[in-house]
Amino acid sequence: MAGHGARGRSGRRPTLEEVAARAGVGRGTVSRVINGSPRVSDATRAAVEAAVAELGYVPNTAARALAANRTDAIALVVPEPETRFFAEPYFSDMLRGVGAELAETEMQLLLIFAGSDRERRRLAQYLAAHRVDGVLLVSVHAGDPLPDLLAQLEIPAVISGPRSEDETLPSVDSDNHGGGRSAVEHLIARGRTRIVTITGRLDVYGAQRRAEGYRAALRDAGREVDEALIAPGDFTEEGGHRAMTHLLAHCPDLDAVFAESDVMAAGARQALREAGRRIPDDVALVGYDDSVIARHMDPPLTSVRQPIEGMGRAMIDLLLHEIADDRPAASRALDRRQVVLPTELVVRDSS
Amino acid sequence: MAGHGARGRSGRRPTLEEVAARAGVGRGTVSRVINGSPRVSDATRAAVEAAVAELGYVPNTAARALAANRTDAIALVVPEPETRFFAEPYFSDMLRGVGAELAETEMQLLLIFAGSDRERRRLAQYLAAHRVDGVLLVSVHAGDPLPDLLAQLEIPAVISGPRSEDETLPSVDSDNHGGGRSAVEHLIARGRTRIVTITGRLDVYGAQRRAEGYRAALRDAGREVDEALIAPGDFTEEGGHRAMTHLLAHCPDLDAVFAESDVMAAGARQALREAGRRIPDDVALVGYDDSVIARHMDPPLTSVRQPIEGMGRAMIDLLLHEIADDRPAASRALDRRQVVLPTELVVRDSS
DNA sequence: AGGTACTGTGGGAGCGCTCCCATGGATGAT
DNA sequence: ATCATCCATGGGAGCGCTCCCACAGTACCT
Repeated sequence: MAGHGARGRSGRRPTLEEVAARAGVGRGTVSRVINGSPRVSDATRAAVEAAVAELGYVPNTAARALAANRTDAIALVVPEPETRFFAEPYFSDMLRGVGAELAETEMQLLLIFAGSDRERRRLAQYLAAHRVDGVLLVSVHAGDPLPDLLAQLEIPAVISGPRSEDETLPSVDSDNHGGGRSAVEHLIARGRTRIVTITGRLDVYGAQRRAEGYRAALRDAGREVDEALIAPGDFTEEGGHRAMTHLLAHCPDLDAVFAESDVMAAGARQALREAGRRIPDDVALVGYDDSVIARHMDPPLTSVRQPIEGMGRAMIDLLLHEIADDRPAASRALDRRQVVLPTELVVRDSS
Repeated sequence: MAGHGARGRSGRRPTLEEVAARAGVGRGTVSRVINGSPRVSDATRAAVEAAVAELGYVPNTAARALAANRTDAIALVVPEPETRFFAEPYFSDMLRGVGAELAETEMQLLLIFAGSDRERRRLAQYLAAHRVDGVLLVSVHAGDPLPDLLAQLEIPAVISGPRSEDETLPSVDSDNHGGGRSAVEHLIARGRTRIVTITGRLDVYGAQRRAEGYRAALRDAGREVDEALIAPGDFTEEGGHRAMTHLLAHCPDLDAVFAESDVMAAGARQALREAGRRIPDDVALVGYDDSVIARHMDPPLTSVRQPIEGMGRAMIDLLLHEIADDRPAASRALDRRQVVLPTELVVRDSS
């Protein structure tokens, strides 16, 4: 596989210059062939390719990076401790999409965790050294200084889940609004009349959008939106339990719950059990994320699925464009690239 | 944090040369300071450090890599599909150890999956380009050509789990022999008399060692080793079930089972259940790996734990030495570095 | 006083590539 | 036949660093 021709134990790797000599052409021409420039005659190209094969030539990445001022590497930055990274299937799905899309290219993917302060300092140093051509940002919390740092260093970046309506970074997101709407439309179609919702942390933009989707679905069905039926959660199981308990107290005749994350749905389910409500007979329950717990819940939970792998692919797509785009950053900011991917409602027994 | 002094929107990063000019010294001196050479006077060092801070200087990695012929990066190569990587806590633990040990250094860790043929070709290309200073190999199967490729390219590497008694690569392993022995000694201490074992795939060196540990423990207790009590498994749940069924048929009076992996223990447990044997009353059961399933089994499984995080640390240790060691590979091969870490028996209700 | 040894320092050379300008031959228009 | 154009091609310059040799200065011996 590797180790053609004369090389092997020599230890020295052939250089462009040597390939050029062997092929009887100049250095520039070999470079053009290696980089797939069209400005090379077929005969010359063939000769160079033969020389490359004979010598087992492999370009020196460091030299290329130095001369061309690019690294051919991009980083997937995860501002979470590694533990969460492994625990949540979200990241693994995302990684699969990113990896698949990147396989087409010569780009190398780096996985960087920035959960602790120490790791974040390291990351800052790393970015300052421009060791990557671009950055993929996942699960960034509001107020995180990372996006600004990237902008200041003028490093192309794409964020998953815009931080607000007017996110300045190119972003990829699933259709939270549509997802929330589809959950509620489903409940309406099932004949439910008193539909409540448990929202996520409203400083997360996506959570707001889900809640707005809830409202939109009700309005479109000609129903009135009762703000008392909307309880804020915080994406945790306890939060879901608390919100559900609150809702049951203030609105005992509810017959459907849209929990805006599966984890909160698990908390809500517990609270409903404690209140003696049966699922789905007395109360229908719909979650969001279609995570593992959705499938394993009793009864299995209807949930809104996001196309996470597709989001990963889309992020790479955007980022590669961003990197290729060598216009000054100022004008680039004009065409805000925001990709929104559709969600899918996965109906199970809970509704 | 980043973006001191004049830099920021300029786009151009300061170079060594500029730092030198600013500090009123030569290029070489700045390089010495940056690289922590002791051959610099305190006054000069201070001046250079000030200039570095003022200019916000960050070394250019590509230039350094080119000039010094090193990359300051090492790769953790996982010859498995990503799915398994995320599924098995083994990798996550390993990664934690590796990351912790590496945090002390300037080294950058790359995670490379080589599950598919395509990925393997990519990896070969990657290694041929010498894009890393060293490689960490985990869960390598017998017959894998990767170790040879690394040897041929003269890339320092460390393997977790030697492939045989005379592994040529530096390796880190847990004490499989001692682990197997401790499991059986425990069963003996508990008063069990007819102890059987289900081995792993015997083409895996570690599996052989565990089985030998079983034999050693029996011999040391003055008991005779009956080869009929040893059934080969294959590390799968079905294999464990099959082996257990076989053992029950041929040795109905067995009162203890040492399954050489937790997964096989799960299979064995099922077979014991089907045969109406109670655990631990009729039959004691011990597994190996102390994986998640051990804790969650009914009854919770006694199991042999390997210090995986520690193994990760040890691998980095070995590898960094290997990299620092610039003696020719031939003489280096003489001092085979093999680290073996002790295991720990975690006793639960199954024994 | 001269010699030796060491220490801190400056700067040339060179790592292997890309970028770009210059060159020369082929092609087509006049 | 003449000139402008258009390739394909060669090779100089330079990317930012490390390595190493040379040199001045100081210290300590004869």
